[in-house]
Amino acid sequence: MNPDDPRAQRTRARLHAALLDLAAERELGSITISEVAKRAEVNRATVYLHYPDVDTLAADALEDAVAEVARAAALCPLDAPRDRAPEPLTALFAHVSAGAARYAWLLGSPRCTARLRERLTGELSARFAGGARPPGFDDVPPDVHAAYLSGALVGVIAHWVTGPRTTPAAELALSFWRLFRP
Amino acid sequence: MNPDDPRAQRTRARLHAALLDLAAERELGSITISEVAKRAEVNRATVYLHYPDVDTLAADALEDAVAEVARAAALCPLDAPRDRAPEPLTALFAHVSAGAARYAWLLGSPRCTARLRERLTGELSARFAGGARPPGFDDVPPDVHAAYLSGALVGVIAHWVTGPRTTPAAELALSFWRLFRP
DNA sequence: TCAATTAAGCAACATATGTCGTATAGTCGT
DNA sequence: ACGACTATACGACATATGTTGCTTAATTGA
Repeated sequence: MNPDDPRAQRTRARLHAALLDLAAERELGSITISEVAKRAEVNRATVYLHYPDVDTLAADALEDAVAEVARAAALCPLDAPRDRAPEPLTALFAHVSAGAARYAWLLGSPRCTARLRERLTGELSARFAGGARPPGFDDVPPDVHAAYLSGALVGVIAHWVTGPRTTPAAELALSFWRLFRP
Repeated sequence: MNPDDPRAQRTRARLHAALLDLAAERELGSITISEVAKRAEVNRATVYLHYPDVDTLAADALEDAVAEVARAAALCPLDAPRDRAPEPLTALFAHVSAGAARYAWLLGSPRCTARLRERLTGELSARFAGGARPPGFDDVPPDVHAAYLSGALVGVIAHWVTGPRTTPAAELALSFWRLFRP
């Protein structure tokens, strides 16, 4: 299967649209491959040529959202003062907060959060390997550091979106930043 | 369904044993409810009286392992020196490392890691609310702090067990501790 | 000990899953 | 424009899922 084939790209695009469409209506766990295939007007067997299961499809459909989070995280200046969260981080939490209605289920789905965490770890690893690291941790391997922070970020977001969500996004961003910058 | 009924307890115990048995042979994702039911010598329909899906069953079957991790994490003295990880933390990573063959798949399964993270967050929240908190973060809500650290721990462990696992457990524990105690 | 309660067994169902082989039709290089 | 290639459609299959109604048997309380 050549993923660059225009036919394959079209099919994937239709599957993404169908899944996001369905996810906006019901919870992710109840969405079946058959349904997605039907709504996308794609043969069910064809779906398996692209994705092994719904969650992988969902993760791919959300690639944009995931990339957005990863990008925002990677953009944060590491030397911002402790009592003032950098703008990209605040924007990230605001983004999640605002888009919660649309894809809060992303963070509620274990598989999607796992995927997000992996993405973040990769992104931060690359950034850390490039030399841009929080100071004072030169005695820790970059990938462990990246895994640590990715886990922490995803953990805080997941805890927040699955909870009552009383804390305002900006406040949560500040708390996270304070934990990040002791 | 009364979970305290001795018949129910027996059934659950058999399901747990069967699942752990199967998980030791193959990866979790490929294990079906039908199989578990057959090996446990329990009617398939009965399984649904106890668990909605395999992952929930797995999470319950692993309650002991999860509790062990949560307990170890909660036991760590928070004032240990930065260049020497506390014994419970080292033991925890060694435990995971040693038991990897048996239930490394726990950390490879998104749903199980999510469950583990939730457990840890709860455990740490309770502990932090009780006053025992890492110093210097009084301006951060305890539950956010707990979510942050739980995510970080699970993130590092998941990154480690799903990777080549070259770093020795003790070294990883030290790295984690250094990140924890700046 | 006996009767009420209820977990588990059992059979059957509609639907979903994953995987075939084959046919159709869209894509690309010449 | 034509032929090789291949993604998709289609139908069919064995199996898995989730649920239901009914029966059997274990537990509990009087």
